[in-house]
Amino acid sequence: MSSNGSRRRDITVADVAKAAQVSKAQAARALGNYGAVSEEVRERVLAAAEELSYRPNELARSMNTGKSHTIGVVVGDIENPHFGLATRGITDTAKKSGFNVILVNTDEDTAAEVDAVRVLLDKRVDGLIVAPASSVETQHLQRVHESGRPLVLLDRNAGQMEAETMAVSMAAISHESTRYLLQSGHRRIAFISTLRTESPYRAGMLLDSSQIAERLDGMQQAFQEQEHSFPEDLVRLNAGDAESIRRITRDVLLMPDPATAIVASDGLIALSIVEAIQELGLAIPADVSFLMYDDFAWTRLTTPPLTVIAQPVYNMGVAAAKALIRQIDGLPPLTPAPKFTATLVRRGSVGTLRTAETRS
Amino acid sequence: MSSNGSRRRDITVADVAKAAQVSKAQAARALGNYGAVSEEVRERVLAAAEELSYRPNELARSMNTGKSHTIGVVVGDIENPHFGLATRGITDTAKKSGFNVILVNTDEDTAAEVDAVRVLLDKRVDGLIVAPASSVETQHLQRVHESGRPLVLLDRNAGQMEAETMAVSMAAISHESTRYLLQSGHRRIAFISTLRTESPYRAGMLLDSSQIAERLDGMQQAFQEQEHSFPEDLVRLNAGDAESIRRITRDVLLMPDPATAIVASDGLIALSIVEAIQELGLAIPADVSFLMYDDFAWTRLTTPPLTVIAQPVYNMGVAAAKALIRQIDGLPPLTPAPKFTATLVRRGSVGTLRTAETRS
DNA sequence: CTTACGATTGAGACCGGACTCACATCGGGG
DNA sequence: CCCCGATGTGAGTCCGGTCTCAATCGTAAG
Repeated sequence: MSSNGSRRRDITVADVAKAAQVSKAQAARALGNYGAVSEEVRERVLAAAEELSYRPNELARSMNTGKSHTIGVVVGDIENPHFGLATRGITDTAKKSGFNVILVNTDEDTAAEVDAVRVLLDKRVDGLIVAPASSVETQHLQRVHESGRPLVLLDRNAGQMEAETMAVSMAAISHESTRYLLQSGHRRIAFISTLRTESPYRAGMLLDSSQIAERLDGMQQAFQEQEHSFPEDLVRLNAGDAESIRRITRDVLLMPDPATAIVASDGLIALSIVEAIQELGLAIPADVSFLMYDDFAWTRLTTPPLTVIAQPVYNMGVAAAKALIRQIDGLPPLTPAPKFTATLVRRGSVGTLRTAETRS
Repeated sequence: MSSNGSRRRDITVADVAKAAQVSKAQAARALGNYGAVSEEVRERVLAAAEELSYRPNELARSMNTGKSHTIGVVVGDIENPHFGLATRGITDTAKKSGFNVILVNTDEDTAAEVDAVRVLLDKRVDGLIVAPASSVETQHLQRVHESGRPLVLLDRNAGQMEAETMAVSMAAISHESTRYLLQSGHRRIAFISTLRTESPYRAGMLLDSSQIAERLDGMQQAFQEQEHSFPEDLVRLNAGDAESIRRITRDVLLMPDPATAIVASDGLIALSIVEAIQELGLAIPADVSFLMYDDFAWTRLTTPPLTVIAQPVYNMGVAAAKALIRQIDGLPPLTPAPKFTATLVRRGSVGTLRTAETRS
């Protein structure tokens, strides 16, 4: 009945107006639900629209309202469940307020991020949520923020930018968990991360990631408080693919004065590390203790279940979206700003080290 | 220097034209790289654009080119790594061809899916990739396809639609893995899925999901070939949240004639099932055998490592995006259509059942 | 019976680009 | 020296909506 007219062009207000025998302006008013329209005309227009199965062109609408009802989300890697969950929080919240989400993956590459931000701006998104690949190269984000376009940072902060940021403070939890490891007798604690740097880690070097920097600060502080020297040589960055992670793991476990505990920087890297440990025939926690960031469901299934640092990732996504939408609506930021804290979930992968050198 | 003029309105071609002292048309030609423009004018315009830091309004551009360089992706749940990976495949591929991705989550709800498709169409996406929540209620997708808008189905097919579909054929792998379980002595094989149905499972009922239907067909066929009767009572659908999954797991394992093997329909559900098994104090595979769909990295870390059915999810995402882009470019579909096959990865979670009733 | 004011309505401008068309301009061939 | 096609250029239209503005209509007040 009504599904004819599948010619070429889409149906426009003008078509509906003609069918309803009113002016384009009246039809637009009736359809867009603004201005004054008599009941009779409204009904006639709506009926015609229905008959022609008219659908408004949101692009055209955005053109002169200036609002696209779309927000851009830029993350390093959606494949990582950490971001998967955060993205879920964002999309759920955005949808509730009538916003759509354009998702861009940067592979943690700043150049890609710069590009992504530009493209999204060109598409006139109403605002941006970015998990910055770098906490140092942030001029592009700075520009966005200064231009007044709504922007919320997620998961990591960027240099000295005053943009709203939804991230957990890593220093405290890192400090807490390191102290826990120290109290369990560990001194040789390795920290393995995918963070790309130009040179191997040395104390005090400027790190691209505020997250990692905070974590290392927290570790160092804990070591210092307990008057132990921080094992700089066990901080391993640039852990890329699974193979390089395995190599690094073997390295820190087989070196002369090996690590007795390993901290994995995220859930993805953790998989390869645990696998490498198993391949070496070592037992957790008897031979090596293990601690990881991110509390994924599978960490409860291993034997023993893994001790993790849980982060409220979904909630951060929700908060980021909410904050962004407030900005878009011209509302002031929520005060006080929401705080997110990570918690140490002690399961079974951290063991007590009796003497300094237990393993033969 | 150049970053002044952060007033209100964005810079447009008209502004650039004025600055370069040429007509709007010439400026547009120089910037859009079309038509004939003298070298001198081109340089003048480009310089002015740079100076004003002009950025084209993609919305306006889309308006009269009809192309938005954006594709819509509709999935049930991005939080599920299965879709996370597929999405990654899609975005990676889309980006290479200059397309952006608008991602919508439906929570496997058809109404939400209908809505998502409508919204994306209103936004004039160039094409759609949909993982249909239902293989039965597909009129909305049918309409999209008939309207000629590029559409590719992912992961599941939808009724009798002739739209291009990138999915693994489930019947074969289900048949193969069921035969494997049967050969290992299992007769009481449970199949647990989140698929929502109005009534409990009974043989031959019409299922909303082609995927699940195929899997059950494969199982039944295997049972039939070996002349064993298919344990209908162990097909459990409507497994919703973690708690209900646990309940179902306990149920099939504690009933009078309990299941000796459980097949989990996806990686998310698998987590809760394994957890429930562990809570019951049962060992895999000594007490219960376990098999799951989706080969996630963590399945290698459990003790024992889990036997899984691996699906080429990333590649399906890539293929879906490629196929969609071909459609958008007006090219015919690749022939032969890419085939995706799942493989049974035998690790350690399926054991041999000596006698019919080993457990006391 | 005239006037005023609010509700309706249509014409047309406008958003920011792409693109059509008519009008130069210029150089080479006849 | 004139004609013709190729190249440059500007004016103006169009895409599909929103929105301003002036005109029209109805009717209650004076």
